[in-house]
Amino acid sequence: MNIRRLADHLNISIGTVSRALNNRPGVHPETLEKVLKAATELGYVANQSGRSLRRGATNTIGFVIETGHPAHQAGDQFFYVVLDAMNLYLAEQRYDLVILPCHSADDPVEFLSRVIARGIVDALVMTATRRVDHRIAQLAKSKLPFMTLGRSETPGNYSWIDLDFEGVALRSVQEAVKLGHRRIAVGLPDNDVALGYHYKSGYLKGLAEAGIPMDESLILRVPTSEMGGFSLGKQVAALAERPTALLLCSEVTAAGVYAAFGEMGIEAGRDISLVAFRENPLMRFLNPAPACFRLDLDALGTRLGETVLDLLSPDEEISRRRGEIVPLTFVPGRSLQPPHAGS
Amino acid sequence: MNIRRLADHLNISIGTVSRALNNRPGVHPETLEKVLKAATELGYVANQSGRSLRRGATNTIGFVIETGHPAHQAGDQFFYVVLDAMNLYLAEQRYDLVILPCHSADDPVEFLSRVIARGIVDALVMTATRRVDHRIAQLAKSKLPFMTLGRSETPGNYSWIDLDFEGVALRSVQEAVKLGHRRIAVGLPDNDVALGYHYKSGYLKGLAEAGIPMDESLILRVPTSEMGGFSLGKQVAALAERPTALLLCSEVTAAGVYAAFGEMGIEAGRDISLVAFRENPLMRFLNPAPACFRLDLDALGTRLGETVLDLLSPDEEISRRRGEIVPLTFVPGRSLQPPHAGS
DNA sequence: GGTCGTTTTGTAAACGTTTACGAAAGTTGC
DNA sequence: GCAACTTTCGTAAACGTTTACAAAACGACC
Repeated sequence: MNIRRLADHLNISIGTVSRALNNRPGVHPETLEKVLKAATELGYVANQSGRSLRRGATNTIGFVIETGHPAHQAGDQFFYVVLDAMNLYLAEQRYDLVILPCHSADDPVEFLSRVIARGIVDALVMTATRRVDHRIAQLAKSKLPFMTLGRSETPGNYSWIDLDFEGVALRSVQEAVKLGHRRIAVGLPDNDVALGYHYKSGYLKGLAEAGIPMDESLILRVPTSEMGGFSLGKQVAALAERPTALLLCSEVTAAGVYAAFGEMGIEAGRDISLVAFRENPLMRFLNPAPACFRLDLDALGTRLGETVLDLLSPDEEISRRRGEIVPLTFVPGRSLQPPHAGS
Repeated sequence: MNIRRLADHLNISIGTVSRALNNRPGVHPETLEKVLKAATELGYVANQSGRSLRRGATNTIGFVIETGHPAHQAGDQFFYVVLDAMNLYLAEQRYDLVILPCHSADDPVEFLSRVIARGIVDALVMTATRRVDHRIAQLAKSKLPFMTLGRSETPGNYSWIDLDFEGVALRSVQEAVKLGHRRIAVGLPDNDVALGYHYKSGYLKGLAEAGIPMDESLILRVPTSEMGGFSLGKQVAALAERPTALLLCSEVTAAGVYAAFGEMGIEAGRDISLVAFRENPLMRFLNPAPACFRLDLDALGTRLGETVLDLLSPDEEISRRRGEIVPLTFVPGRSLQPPHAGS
């Protein structure tokens, strides 16, 4: 079923049918209705290839994930919820969302070259940005509009949205200091993911505020995974002069830290205080409940949709590239308590 | 950069350029090389819309997920690993993989109508199949080849791959019985997901084998989530005549069960034995380690890729629809022990 | 060198849309 | 009833490919 068959069936020219289907002005209300009715009756939907070939646009937004190097958020439903909200918004604006998985054996830059050249999307959302990100450099050279979820220091004409890692770290330090902690350790990712830098910066700012000198031995780097968290827990407990608090920049490591603590008979809060990153459903099952930060995933998803479509606006003012930092709210938990005699 | 520009640049006709790029026979080796060289130099990649319009095929496989009702496996890296392996295989066969998220507010059947009619993929992989699945009925009416990850009772001309839920349940019962358990509870999903039926069937088979009469009160239905598992744990502990073992058809509920047990001072293995479903990295952090089943996610992903491409083969024998059940291997764990005095 | 067969290349149509343009039909005002 | 608009519609070109077909180039053979 193509547009010609539909037109013949109606004894109407193919041009008017197209106009009717696309809400173009200047088509008689009566014929408009006839066309729309016939289209749904015959189950006609415009062929995407034909349409995008002519239009030069696909009405599709691509969301790039790397299945080989899962983003730090992948541990739970993060993406499911965010993608759902984003998809919802895009659908309202008559855009489609597709997720483009770049597999582990593929070069991300080459992968993007293909995506760009083949023209399967009108704009891209990139995730798991690095501080120095070749993919961004690559996209910046192309004409394809894109945005990132996560900042990067690689320059380029793009919008971005990022969580307020710096603010979270700062607040974490402040909360710990408020309770009397002075010896505060931090677990950072061991790769170039941008969030690590921002988290560290907030951490340092917090220390400075409180007049606490930085101790390099309290800054630990581990993979962002349960295993990494496990290792982190062990390392922290083994430190010569054990810290009284530990801050985490990722929630997936929290489970590992708890497991390590459990093995060693260390109780979070009582022996070492803990502040995790993002609140998630799994945390309901960690005991004692970790102090953490709440993020509105729905709002984030919608915002991603809005931002990426803004890129495509013909209005210069709207399509101007911009950055946005999403705040998180502190959620107290029993894992954060005053440093006791125990430590 | 389109094929015409490339052809002009080479002073060659557009036809030969196309033939060269597509490895069609009858192009002089020398010009073949020239074309390929110029293509990479100028960064030419065929426009997907033009190509699929002409060819009637897109060389793309769609993987459908429902972000609103996440599949039971979504709790961990299941999809990441499976998709990665599948994508890798497809890439080797020069196919692209895109993930098509159907959002919560959308009707899955309408969603599929659009996907089908717009012709953006050559074949589909469906997930989270229901026992009675309207989507399958919908696809069966269309000409679009598809397969499912998970069986369904809805008929249609499609291939499927499913985990051996029945075998896992049977084996779980057998292992429990071997240790002396007679009062064995089971936690099933509370919706129409097909796996629930197969798991239950294996469970019943196991009971029959051991000559244990079925007790309806031991068959519990909860949502497939951490919360569901939590509720399950509470329910099981509160049963009048408490079971000595509990079997789970999903790993995400396991965490919840452990949490519930923890709150009540019940220790898995000592007080109530537990057999979880699929082994996953998170289980490393449950204590005592749950007995569970190992699945080769990589192999599964590759198999998905092979199966979906087989659908497209011109060879009748290869493209014949088929079903396949993937076995899992038992992994002992301290959560499964003989029923003690404690119970 | 002409004929024939083979290899290589060029030409043009086709895929399904959208849209610029002009033609037709309808409306208004005199 | 005709001119001057306005509204509505039909025609055809264009988007970037692939491919059937015909044309050209090439080699071999007599």
